[in-house]
Amino acid sequence: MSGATVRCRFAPAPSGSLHVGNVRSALFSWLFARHQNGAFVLRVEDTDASRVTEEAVAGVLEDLRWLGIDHDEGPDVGGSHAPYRQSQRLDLYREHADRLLAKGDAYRCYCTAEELEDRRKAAMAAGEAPGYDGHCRDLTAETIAAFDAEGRASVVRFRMPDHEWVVDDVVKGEVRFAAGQLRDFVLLRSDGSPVFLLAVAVDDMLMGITHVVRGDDLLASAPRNAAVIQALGGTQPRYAHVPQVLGPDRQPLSKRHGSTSVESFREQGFLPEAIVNYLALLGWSPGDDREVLSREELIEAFDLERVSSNPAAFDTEKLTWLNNRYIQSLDDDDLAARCLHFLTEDGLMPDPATLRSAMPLVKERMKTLTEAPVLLRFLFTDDLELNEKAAGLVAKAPDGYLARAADALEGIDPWTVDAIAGALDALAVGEGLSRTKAFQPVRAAVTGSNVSPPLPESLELLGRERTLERLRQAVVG
RNA sequence: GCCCCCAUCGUCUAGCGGCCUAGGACGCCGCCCUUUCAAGGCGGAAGCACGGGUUCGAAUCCCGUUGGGGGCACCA
Repeated sequence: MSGATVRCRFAPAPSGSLHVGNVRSALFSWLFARHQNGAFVLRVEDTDASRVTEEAVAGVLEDLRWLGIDHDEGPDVGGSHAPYRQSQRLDLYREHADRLLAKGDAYRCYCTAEELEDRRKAAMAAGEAPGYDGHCRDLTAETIAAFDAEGRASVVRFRMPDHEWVVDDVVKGEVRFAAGQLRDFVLLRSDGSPVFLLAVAVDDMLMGITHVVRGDDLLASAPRNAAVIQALGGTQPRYAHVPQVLGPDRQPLSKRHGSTSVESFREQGFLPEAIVNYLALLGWSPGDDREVLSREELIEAFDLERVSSNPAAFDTEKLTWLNNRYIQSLDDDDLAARCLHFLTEDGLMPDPATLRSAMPLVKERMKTLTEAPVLLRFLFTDDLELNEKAAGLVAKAPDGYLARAADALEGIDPWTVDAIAGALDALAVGEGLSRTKAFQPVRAAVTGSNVSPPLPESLELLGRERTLERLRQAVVG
């Protein structure tokens, strides 16, 4: 890459927590910027100020921070093109609309909502396109004066040049929009507030954005953005429209697919590393067979040209698989720190040393962090309730078996995994039981569950006293 | 209605005219390992939407059909 530095942006409408489809767009934009050693700008699209709360903005910032998608410029860190919130740039939009008006690239439209609606319906009925018909494009000075005199409200409309537009999209290729296909659109509403099409064009131009990476639902607005920038004498960015992320039903991902927000995945115990890796693979591949790629490897390998142009369905199963892979790869301290939140959430107060020692036992068994409390509960509370299968195992154990197990374990001197395993094996042989038959009742009585980490290791961590107590308690109970 | 985008196993994808009897991954099935559950190892089933061209040769190029999605707002 030579010449101008690449500048990419992510411009979310603050919604509390981002949904994974938006994150995927942000990720591609960010990966491209980082790969090119360019800048990544965060811009908040909050022109619809009524719906936007500070919390929603904070939520977006937090999601990105958690995912590790960092920005060089933005509302929280400032930058040379501040401000980064559209609600603070309203004067800029009006100013540029005025310039367009003055140059004749925009005009005042006095059509009322009812008039527009009527003509739209008429056009539809006549089998024509329903867009704006250019009614006010060339009003005479007299008509304008008359409208103004009667105090009629007006919007500012962009005069879309009447020729074919070609968007040379990085992922879609050359997309052509025939002359007449793109109608004159509103820049400023009658109350003077800017419409998205104007704000985005002005911001991308003023902020020196070189590559606009966004969802392909915005493909048709690219020529409009480009036309405004051209009329304003600015440099057009390169566009890259990435396909929508679909739900399992092949419909674009939306609220009705349930929990699709970053926040909810976080609460479900997914790691940011796994989410980033998974999303990167959704619609892009490095071109070889690699599936597990670190952040650095993604940046190194990423290329917008390789982004697939067909929409991809979100598959939680594969995300889950990746999540387990990442859990396995974390070191014990790191993993313990991440599990802590889920344990305390569950009312447990783990001892740090024990928690850390338990990590090797559970890391390949956890698909998500929410499984930490179910796997480790027996270590951090004595208030155990046997689950149904465990109760059955205890009940079906031979007469006096658990008591004999307690006796066998009682005399072990160094209370170590090997010694415990040896004692349990000897017990099994003495009872004439298979290991499975011999271990399961003990597991059930001690962990409260028919499923647990390996038994000797679990008992070692639990300690002799608590182990014996549970075995004897189970006999009585 | 008009315009645009898209089309390889169930899912994510590799493939950019011959290397393809279509490769990998998740999931699924079987076997192995095994104290439960996982993890791991090995093996298996499973796909080029359809129809025309172009070409010596097509998953790859062109056209059409079908199917899906998006747009045509004083929403973003």
